[in-house]
Amino acid sequence: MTRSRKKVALNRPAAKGASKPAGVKPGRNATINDIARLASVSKKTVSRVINQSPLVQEATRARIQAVIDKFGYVPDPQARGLAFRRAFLIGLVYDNPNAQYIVNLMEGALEAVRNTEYEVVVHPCDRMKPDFIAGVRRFVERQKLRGVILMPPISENDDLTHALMAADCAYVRITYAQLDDPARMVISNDRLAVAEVANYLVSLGHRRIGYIAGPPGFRSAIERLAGFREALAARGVAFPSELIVEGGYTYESGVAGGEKLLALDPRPTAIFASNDEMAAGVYRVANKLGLAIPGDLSIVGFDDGPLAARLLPSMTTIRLPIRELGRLAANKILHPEAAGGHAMVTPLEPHLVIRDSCQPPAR
Amino acid sequence: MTRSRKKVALNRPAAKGASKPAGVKPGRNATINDIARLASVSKKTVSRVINQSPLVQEATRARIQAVIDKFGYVPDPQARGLAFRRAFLIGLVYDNPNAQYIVNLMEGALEAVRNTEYEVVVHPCDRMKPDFIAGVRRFVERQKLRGVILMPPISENDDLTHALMAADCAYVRITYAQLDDPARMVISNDRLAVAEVANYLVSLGHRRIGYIAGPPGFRSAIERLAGFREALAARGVAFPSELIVEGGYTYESGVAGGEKLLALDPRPTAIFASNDEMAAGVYRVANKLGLAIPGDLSIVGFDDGPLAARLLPSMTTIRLPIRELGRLAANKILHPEAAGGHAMVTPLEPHLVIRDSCQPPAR
DNA sequence: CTGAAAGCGCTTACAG
DNA sequence: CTGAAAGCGCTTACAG
Repeated sequence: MTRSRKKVALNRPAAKGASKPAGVKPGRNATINDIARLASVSKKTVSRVINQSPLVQEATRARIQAVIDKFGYVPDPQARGLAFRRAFLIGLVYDNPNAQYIVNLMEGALEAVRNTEYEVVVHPCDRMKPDFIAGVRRFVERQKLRGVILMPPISENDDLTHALMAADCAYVRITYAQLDDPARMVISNDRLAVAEVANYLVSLGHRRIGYIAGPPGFRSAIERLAGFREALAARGVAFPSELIVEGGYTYESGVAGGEKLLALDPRPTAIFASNDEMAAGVYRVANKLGLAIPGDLSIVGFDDGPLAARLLPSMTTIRLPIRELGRLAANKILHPEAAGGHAMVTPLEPHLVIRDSCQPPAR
Repeated sequence: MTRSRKKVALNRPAAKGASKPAGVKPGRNATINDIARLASVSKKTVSRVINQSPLVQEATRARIQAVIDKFGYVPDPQARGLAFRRAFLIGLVYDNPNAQYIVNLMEGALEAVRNTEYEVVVHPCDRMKPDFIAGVRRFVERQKLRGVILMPPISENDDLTHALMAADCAYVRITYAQLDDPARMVISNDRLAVAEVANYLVSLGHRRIGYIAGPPGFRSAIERLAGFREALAARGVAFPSELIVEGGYTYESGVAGGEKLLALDPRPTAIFASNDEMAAGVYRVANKLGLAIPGDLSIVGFDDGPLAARLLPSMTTIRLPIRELGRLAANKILHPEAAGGHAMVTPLEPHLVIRDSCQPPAR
C-alpha cells in the first residue's frame, strides 16, 4: 500500500504545488534526499551506500538499496563531481591524423566507462602550436578532469605530462617503451609486431628488404626500426643502411620512400613500410614502375586501417589491439589502485594479418 | 599595494593554515566568492557579470571584470551546471562505421564549442539493439546534456527524437531532407552533390551509367538515388532499372553490386557507387575482370574518405563538408535563439573532387 | 541596479 | 554504525 503510493508519487505527471514531504517530486528523477526520506535514514547514510562504505550495517544497507532499486535512483555525477572537487570525466587528448585510430581508442575507453558514471570527452590539439600545452592544461583544469589518455605521438611529450601533474590531473600514456611509471602507461608491443613481419618476409625467402621508417622524433619510429633490425640480425639477414629510408607516416612520404628504394640496384624484393599510409604510397610507385605486387615486389604495412583490405591486392599488415589499449588506459585512470604493479606491457599482442601482397621473391 | 598583496596571495605556494579572509586561497583557482570579495560586491553581482545580465551598472561591471581578468577567473562549469540543472555538455550520438566521418563531425562540433565552457562527449550505440533508445536516454538524463547531435542514419529515427524530447534534451539531426523543425536539423545537400556526378559523367559522354544504391531504409540512399535520377532525366539520359542495384554501404556489397552491373550486356561504361567503400568494391571487380579504370570503366564514389585518393587510380568522388555540418549542428544547440528561421539547408555545398577514375567512354 | 537567503545534489569533516 | 552541520561553486527567486 504505502509502497504503491510512493511509486505513484514518482510517476505522476507534473502538478502545480506538489506536496514536498511525501514521495518523490513529480517530473524529475529521485535525489538522495528522496531516498533518505523514503528509507528513513539520513542522506549521509545513503551516501555511504552509494560509495560502498563498509561502515553501514548490512540490514540498513539492504533496506536503502531496495529503495534505490525501486526508484531507479542514480546519483547525479555533476553534483558528486562538485562535492568531490573532481568531475567524472576522462579526457582523450590527441594530435593524430588517423581517424580509425582515434575512433578505436575512443571506443575502447568508452567500453571501460560503460555502466559507470564516467564519460569521455575529446580534445584534439596541435602539438606544433606554441600554446598547445597551456591549452590542454586549461582544458583539464576547467573541467576538473579525472584523468586524460594521451595518444601517440604527444604521449611522448614530457613537458605535457609535467603540466598535467602540476594541474593535479592523472594521465596514461599510450606508448611504445617504458618512459614513465607503469601505472601511467599502456605499452603496445611494436617490437614484437615488427619482428613478426621480419620473420614472415625472411621465411618467404626475402633477403633484400627495404624499410620505410617513421619520422625521426617519433618513439614508434625508433621502436619499430629497432625491432626490425634485431629480428633480421637474429636470422642473419643483412640490413645495410641504403635499405632504410626515412618517412613521415604520410602517403606522400611513402611515395618518396618507395621511389628511393625501388631505384636501388639491385632492387629490394620486399618493402616494409612502417604504416599503412606509406605502404599505399609504395603501391602507387610500384604501379607506376610497372612492378607487379606481389610478383615483383612484396609489401607489408602497419596499422590494418580501412585502407589495407581495400587496396589491390589486399595488403598484409600488422593489426594493433587499439581498442584494447584504450580500454586498459581508461581502466588505469578509473582504478588507480590496481594500475600499479608491473602490468606495463599489455597482455594483448599485435599480430600479422596476412593478405595478398606478399609472396616469395622471383629469385 | 593592496593590489600586489592580493596577487601574491593568489600565487603563493600552498601553506598549512592559510588565512581565509584575504586574497585568494592558495593552490587553487579563484572562485566567485573570491572575486566578489576582492571587488567588494556580492557574489550575485559577479554572477550577473558572468551571465552578461544587463542589470549591472557599467561602472560596477567594469570593476568586476577587471578583477576577473586580473585573476584569470573562469567560472566552474560543473557548479554552474548544477545550479542550472543542466550540464555544459553536448553529446555526439552515432552508429556509424565510418571513422573519418565521426572524427570530422566531432572536430566540427569541437570547433563550435571552442572558447566556451562546453565540452563534447561521445556516445556510440547500436541501433539494432532493442534497448538502444533507452540507452541514449539514460545517457542524456544522467549527464543532463544540453543537447545531442544525431548522426545519420540514427538521425532519421523518430522514436529516438521523441525519447529525447521526453527527456527534455535538445537535439539536432544531421540529415538529408526536411523531416523536422528547421531549428533541429542540418541538411547536407546530397541531391545537389549527386546531380554533379550525373552531369560530370554525362558531359564526358557516358550514356549507360550503373548505380549502386545505399540500403533501402536509409534516407541518404533515397535522396541520392532521387537526385541522380532527376539529373539524368533532365539531360535526357535513360536510366532503366537494370542499371540500379542495391548496396549496403559496405565494401562487400560494392563487390556484389559491381559484379551484377558488369555482367550486364551491354556493360555500363561508368558506375557511380553511392559511397567510397562500395566504389572500392567495384575497383576490385573491375580488376578481377581485367577491365581498366578508367579506360574500360569510369568509377565515381561518394565521401572522399581516406580511401579515395589512395586507390589506384585515385578516385573521383564527392566531398561533403562534414566538419562544417558538425559546427553548424553544435551551434544550433549552443544558440537555440538563432537556430530557428529558415536556415535549414546549410550554406555549404558538397562538391565533386575530380581525380583519375573517369574518362570518356571507349566509344 | 544590488544583495541576503535558500537551494542545486552531493560530500567532507566532526560528533556521538 | 549513524547523523546534523557546513560546504563544493554557482544560481534562482525574492526583497529592496
